[in-house]
Amino acid sequence: MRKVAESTVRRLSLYLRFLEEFEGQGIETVSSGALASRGGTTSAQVRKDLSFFGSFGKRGLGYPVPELADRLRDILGLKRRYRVGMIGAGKIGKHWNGLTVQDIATLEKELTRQPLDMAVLVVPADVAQAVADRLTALKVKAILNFAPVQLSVPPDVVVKTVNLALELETLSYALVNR
Amino acid sequence: MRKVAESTVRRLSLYLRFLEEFEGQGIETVSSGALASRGGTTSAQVRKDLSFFGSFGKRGLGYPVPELADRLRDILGLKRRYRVGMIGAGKIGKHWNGLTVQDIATLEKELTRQPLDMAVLVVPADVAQAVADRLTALKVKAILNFAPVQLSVPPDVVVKTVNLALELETLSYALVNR
DNA sequence: GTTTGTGAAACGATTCACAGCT
DNA sequence: AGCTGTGAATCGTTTCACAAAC
Repeated sequence: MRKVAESTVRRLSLYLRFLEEFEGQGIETVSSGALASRGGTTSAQVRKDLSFFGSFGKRGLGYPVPELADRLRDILGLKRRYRVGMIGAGKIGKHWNGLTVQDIATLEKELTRQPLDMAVLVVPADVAQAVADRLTALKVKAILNFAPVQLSVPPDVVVKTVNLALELETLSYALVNR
Repeated sequence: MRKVAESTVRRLSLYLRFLEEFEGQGIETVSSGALASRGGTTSAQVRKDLSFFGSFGKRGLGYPVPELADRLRDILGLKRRYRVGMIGAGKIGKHWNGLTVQDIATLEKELTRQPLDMAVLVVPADVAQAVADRLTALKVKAILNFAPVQLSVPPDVVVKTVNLALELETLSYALVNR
């Protein structure tokens, strides 16, 4: 498949959210314009985004809501289940949603028993790389990183960093620059 | 000032982080190349980013670390202090960093007594818009929104939305598309 | 010799505009 | 008549490349 821009993938995820809402309301078809207004973009953008993956709509009519939602789930890889673990949040022993927070010392034991596909990393910056190394050694293939550092990982591992300080600083910039 | 791209502002924030590290190590000058390698970008990108705001470097030498850091703090609006509140996280009455979590019912009372410049919104999606309305009525000028909804706010208020489900879905996409 | 600052070139993403279906 | 799908045009961002400064 031709390379699809990250911004396109992010919008697909938004479209899916809206389609699921429409699905819940029993709406059967939706136009690119309706999807666009819901997501703060344009109808041309919606059509272009979808056209990267095929043509799902009917001219004169729009897109069939359940089918398009299903295709988007497929494209985004949401048909399969992921084993996701969160590392670094909570106090050891605390219970949460039927899960118990384990000591990081048991990481290798736990992940060997029950491997993870993805990890959400919420550890302090100074240990983030070390923990990431342990995770990738344990075959974790995706990391959502909240530590304010650039992680270096093997090429087959995908990392997305969310840096809260940075987000606040862009707000600060926006405030001082009208 | 000419319009500066959001991506540029985000990188400035990263550069500042690195400069502060260099500052701590007593390093006095840094080249665009050194800043670039630290932040996963290119030297030309660093120079272009900085050139939007002036020329801070010395040819043949690089950039003076403390001066550039100071200028970046200035550009990003970090010389002033912001009153920042977090709405929706924690259990009422809990103490955290010397603060006590208050009932949302007291929002108007608290923010009238002690106004906020920014709010971090961590409330469920279905009440996010209503809380945002209350915040903007209370003169909050920037919102970092973690609810998976597009907030609509007055034109003088700046909103940045961080959508964790969406970030996980882009990881999912990356995993299934090698 | 090294490194900045910056126009120009290349690249990438968005918007336009319209032919083609329904 | 309405709306999609898509090349072409536009717009914005990144990279190149080099003259100027040290």
